[in-house]
Amino acid sequence: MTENRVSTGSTNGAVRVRMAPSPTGSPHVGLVRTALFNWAFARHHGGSFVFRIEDTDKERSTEESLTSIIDLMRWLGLDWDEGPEVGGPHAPYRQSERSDLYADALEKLKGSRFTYDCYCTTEEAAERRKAAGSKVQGYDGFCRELTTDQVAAFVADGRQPVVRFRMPDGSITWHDLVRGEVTFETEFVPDYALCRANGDPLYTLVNPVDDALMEITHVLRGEDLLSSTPRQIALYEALKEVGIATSTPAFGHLPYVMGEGNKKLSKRDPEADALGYRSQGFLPEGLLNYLALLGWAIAADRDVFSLAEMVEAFDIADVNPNPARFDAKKADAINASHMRLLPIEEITHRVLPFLHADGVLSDPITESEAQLLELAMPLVGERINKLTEASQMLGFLFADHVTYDETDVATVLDENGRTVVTSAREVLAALGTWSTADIEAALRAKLVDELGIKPKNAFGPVRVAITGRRISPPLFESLELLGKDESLARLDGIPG
RNA sequence: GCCCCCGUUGUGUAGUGGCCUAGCACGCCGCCCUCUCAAGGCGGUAGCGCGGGUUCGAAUCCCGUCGGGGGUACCA
Repeated sequence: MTENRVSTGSTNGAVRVRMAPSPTGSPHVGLVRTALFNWAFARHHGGSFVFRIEDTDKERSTEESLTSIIDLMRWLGLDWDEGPEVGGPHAPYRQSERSDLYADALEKLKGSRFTYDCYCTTEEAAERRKAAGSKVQGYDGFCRELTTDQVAAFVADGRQPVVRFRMPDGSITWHDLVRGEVTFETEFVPDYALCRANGDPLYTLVNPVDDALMEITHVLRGEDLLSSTPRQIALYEALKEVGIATSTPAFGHLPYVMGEGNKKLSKRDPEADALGYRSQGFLPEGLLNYLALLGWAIAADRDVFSLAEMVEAFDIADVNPNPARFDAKKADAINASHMRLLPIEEITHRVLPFLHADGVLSDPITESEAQLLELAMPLVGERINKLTEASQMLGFLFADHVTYDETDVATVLDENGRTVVTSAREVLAALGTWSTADIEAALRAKLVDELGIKPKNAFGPVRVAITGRRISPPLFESLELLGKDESLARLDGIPG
């Protein structure tokens, strides 16, 4: 038995990695994580990040999906050096536009000793597999050594062959960038089809051919492709001989992102939809930071970092091979940390689209709204963990009418609460200067000191009357921003 | 069935033979601060799947075992 100890990955020359999504459906967080690690690897090594579209499946691929993936990547800030919208020396970057390249590769391979024509139908092959028992997996090599007579008979029968790759004997070992040495005995890696009987190339051919043509040096992908690696490595030997590849890339198989239980995060899981994070009000840097934590750590005692810091520190060899469970709470917490890292002007800037979408602000924003927003944001900046939370916090300041939370009104504005509001109204109406400090002093003197009400019970009813909710920005500041007239009007107009 | 991968508190990780009576973060629980909610501060909870070795010494090395996952297509 021979051993093919393949030395993969070019040791000199620039690093070239790629992401190769299939534009089917809404992008998955797993795609984002894979993209991130590839991107970070490329940037760390000063290499190139290639974006290729694997849209050979015409049935399932959609333009809409592709657009959403591109938008997502732009939002995340993961830029690519070659690919859609930017072009590059290996264009086109859509597999659907590269058919002639695959036809050429197939033709060259057909003429080599690495493949053979296989006339078996899928059913015949499956039947023999079943009859042979459990030891045999995949295709059994039936057509490996067909005589000319047998071939003639199949052809006379009207059969169209598929081109099948002939796996070499022995074993294939490679150094996986995240898992270390991995070995497969090729007796367990069956010969496989490179194209359909109608000539359409399959993923098995197209993916390695594109990687070869695009001179990809490191293939970092999901661990679901681990077991197809030996046959790709074998294919590379053939591609080199027929002049399509110059070297075999290095491989690294990233762990899965898991959902509840021990299952891969499926498309049905709400956490799986990458686009959801944007609409939920996540910061791209927060999402990326969290995703990076799934299998990688920047340091033993730190888990909040910037993309730039990740690029600086990223080493694929440090990636942990075991599958990671997605934890929405931790994702929220990491995002929240990034929110607090942003200056208030930046949070304001990012929150704007959400305030427009929720109808809190006019679009475009008016002069007076802008002024009020600038004064109000410092009150809410530290209180929100996602961009979407700003609307609820700020809504009462910009609206003509308060939107009351029914539950809060019912529990806080009871008889006692109404009495408190009336007292508050009195003392505020008499106030000379309308400032946070004066408002607080007046309210405390009357409600807490004079009437002996606990601060919590004194200010709660006023808060609900003013903001409509029990949860709001600080009360006294809010009153100042709202203005005396509007504040008094709200204290007068409590519901019920 | 067969092949391959994986196995540190509830979750993500640090740990590559002694610095580990296992560190950090999230979560959870409690306390402090406090006009609500956050934030912040302090404290607590809980882990090396199991069994054998090797060694003066093992989460770290070896063997076995169990558990989980993936693959086993003219899908990608």
